[in-house]
Amino acid sequence: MRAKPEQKSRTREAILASASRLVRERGISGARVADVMKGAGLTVGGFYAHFATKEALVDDVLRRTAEEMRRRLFAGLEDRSPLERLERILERYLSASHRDEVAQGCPFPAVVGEVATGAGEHRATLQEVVELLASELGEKLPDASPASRRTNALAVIAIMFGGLTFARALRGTAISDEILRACRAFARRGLRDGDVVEDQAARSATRFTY
Amino acid sequence: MRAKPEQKSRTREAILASASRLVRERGISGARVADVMKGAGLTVGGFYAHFATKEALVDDVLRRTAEEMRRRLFAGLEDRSPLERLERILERYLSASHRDEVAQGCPFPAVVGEVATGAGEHRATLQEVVELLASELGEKLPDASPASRRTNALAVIAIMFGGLTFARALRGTAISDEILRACRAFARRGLRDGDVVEDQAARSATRFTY
DNA sequence: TGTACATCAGTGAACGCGCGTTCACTGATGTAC
DNA sequence: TGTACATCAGTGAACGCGCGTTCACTGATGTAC
Repeated sequence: MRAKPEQKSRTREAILASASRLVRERGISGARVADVMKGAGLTVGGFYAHFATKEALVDDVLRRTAEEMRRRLFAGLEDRSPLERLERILERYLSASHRDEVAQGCPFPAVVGEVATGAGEHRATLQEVVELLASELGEKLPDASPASRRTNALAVIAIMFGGLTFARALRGTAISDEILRACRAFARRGLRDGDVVEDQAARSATRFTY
Repeated sequence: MRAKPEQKSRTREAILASASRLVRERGISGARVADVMKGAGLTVGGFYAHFATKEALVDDVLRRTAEEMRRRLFAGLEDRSPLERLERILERYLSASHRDEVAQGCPFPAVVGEVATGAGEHRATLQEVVELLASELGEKLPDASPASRRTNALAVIAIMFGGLTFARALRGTAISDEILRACRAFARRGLRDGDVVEDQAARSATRFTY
């Protein structure tokens, strides 16, 4: 059956939506091509009419889910003060609902570890979406200088990701809620107190060792 | 060939050492049983004389590598002030050498994401080692109250893990070093400024949504 | 001390299963006349 | 307008491969007499 052009792009959308759900729920290797297609109401073989490889699909999923996250995270914060904006972002990202609604949330917890241990397949795409998030988040921060905003944005991304990933890994245990709360409080405090002071390693270019 | 008892325990050690390396380098699913045995100078079939399943091996690896990390992270800090101790720990964990020497480093970047997306296989063991790390790290913090020390310890664990995992996933790119530096500075500042103030979500039990 | 037998750590092939990808085929839609 | 042919999205079985685990076997060591 040869479908109409607009039907084909609708099918592609359905595959991407199904994959976006599964990648976030089960990780890259856990999101099987056959399951992705089943989730879109199709069978395996048809996949390759829409994507060259699973790798290409995952790159698209990463860009799309990261953009969706940015939109949700930053929605409706226009007329707030920088500090209020930051508090809302932390509350949203480090919320119990975000921990529990995995399929619609941030893709990083399911993806960053696999990129770190993998052969570098999605590194470029991950870098791309991290840069976008860092610059959009940086714009919302209260710091004076752009350099300080970028530095703080990167640190806030790290603590948000770290807190959510641990909270998800330990879901169902008491410590899971504790971690979310601790990260919210810590990040909020860190940003309230003004610009970053670079540490000794940054100042002197000393290389510390583990 | 039936080996002497002490030979058997030496073989078990070799398997664990090989697995500890591979799990940290390639993640849980990336550490194949055949490769683990090869790394110990053995062949696949012999594995089951030492471990019931791969899952049991990974649980042992988690406990062992987490303990090794605690020892390295806290070594030689006895006669330092709490603030100095914390700075050393951050410098060690969030160092370029720790990012690059994956096989001897923290197991979390390779493991926490897989536990989060998995069916809960290693959740209990992960919780166990996180609790141990949180309580040992908490003892080293400058805060006045035990509750505040625990809260800060959990947040510091999250930012260290988040920063290192991103730095590893993005290794080779400029942003990787930036992330390590940003997390060091942010965490150091957050702890210098005294006890945590619980945020509104904690005070009022309001549930924020993503 | 020497001999026969039992034990069991380790070998390597095979099993069962699941994965990403390929491929011959189908049939609805588009195009040419 | 109607008819014949071409296209190609989607099907579902098959391919090739890699994984965790099993199993018959080996041979060095331990035990019994």
